[in-house]
Amino acid sequence: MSKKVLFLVGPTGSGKSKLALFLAKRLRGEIISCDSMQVYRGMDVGTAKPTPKEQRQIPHHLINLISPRAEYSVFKFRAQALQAIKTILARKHLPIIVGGSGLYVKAIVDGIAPQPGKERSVRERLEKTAKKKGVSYLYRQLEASDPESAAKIHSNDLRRIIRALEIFELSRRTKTDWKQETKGLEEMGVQPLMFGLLRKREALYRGIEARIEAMFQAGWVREVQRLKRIGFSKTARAAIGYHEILGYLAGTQTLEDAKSEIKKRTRHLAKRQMTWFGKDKRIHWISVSGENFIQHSALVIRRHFRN
RNA sequence: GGCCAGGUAGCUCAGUCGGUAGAGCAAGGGACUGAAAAUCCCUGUGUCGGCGGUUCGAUCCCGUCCCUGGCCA
Repeated sequence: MSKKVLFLVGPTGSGKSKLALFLAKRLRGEIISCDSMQVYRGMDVGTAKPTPKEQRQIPHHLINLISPRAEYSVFKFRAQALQAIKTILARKHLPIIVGGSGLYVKAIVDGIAPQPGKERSVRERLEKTAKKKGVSYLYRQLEASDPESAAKIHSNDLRRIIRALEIFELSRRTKTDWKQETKGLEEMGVQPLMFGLLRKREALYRGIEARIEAMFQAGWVREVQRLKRIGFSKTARAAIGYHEILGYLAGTQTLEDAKSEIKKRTRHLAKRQMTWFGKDKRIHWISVSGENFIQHSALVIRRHFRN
């Protein structure tokens, strides 16, 4: 019998964190955050990070790793997450991986190819070329060097085109080629048990809006003010809200506009998350409604656990 | 009360020199292997304010009424 690892996924505001805390207390678990933005120190309110009190109750991993000035990537995340899983298993505790960053979840479960990482100079050069000669010029290059990837990447998706070209240039091997070397959790003798929290669209959106209002009540603007002095890296900058609040602080946008922009982006995010997780056949879905969804979900999860 | 400008997709607005209409945003669906809370793709029938008139044909012209905003009283 292999070792088990629990996954809790779903869109923002579906109640993952609360449930995770509840389960961790009862299953001798430790929580691994699977969230691309909670890794930044100081970005607390806006990323709905577990509170210090919650962090004291149960060990939390993969949060507050780096300065918002630093860049991050899935690759780093996966390495650190695997390390955390090992540590927790060694303690005979249950790793509970909680989060809504689909790619990060996938990187843990299915692994990520050992292809070359990003190379600033290459990227910058390709970006310049795209500006000068157009995206289609790069796309044609990709069709020539890695037709298989080109077929999967849309001709307008500049980021993916550049990444695929970057991999080929750095290794002379194709992205598809690298992909074959991907190793997931199963190959490491660990069995992932995945659960997804599902809420009715309307209720989810209402909850999201309420949560954002609560974040402002909790001092989100003050947090951004503080962080402003430190600065944001390219990857940290992408977090919802920080950019908008910075705009408000600079006087280019009203607070109301910032809020509605944040709500909108969060709704979009939730939708994309549902699309991402929705196609993963391994996930057992638990519908979340009413007040005591936690007890209900915990019951469902425990039942699966025994088999 | 008078004059002017408007009333077109959930919102902001284009447009049709008369042949029943389109963008952005929203919304919905989808893709996703080192920026992923990112990036990208697909989906647009709506009494073109109401009623009359002119016309083979009106959302577009004319009349009238209603509504909104501005200016003048």
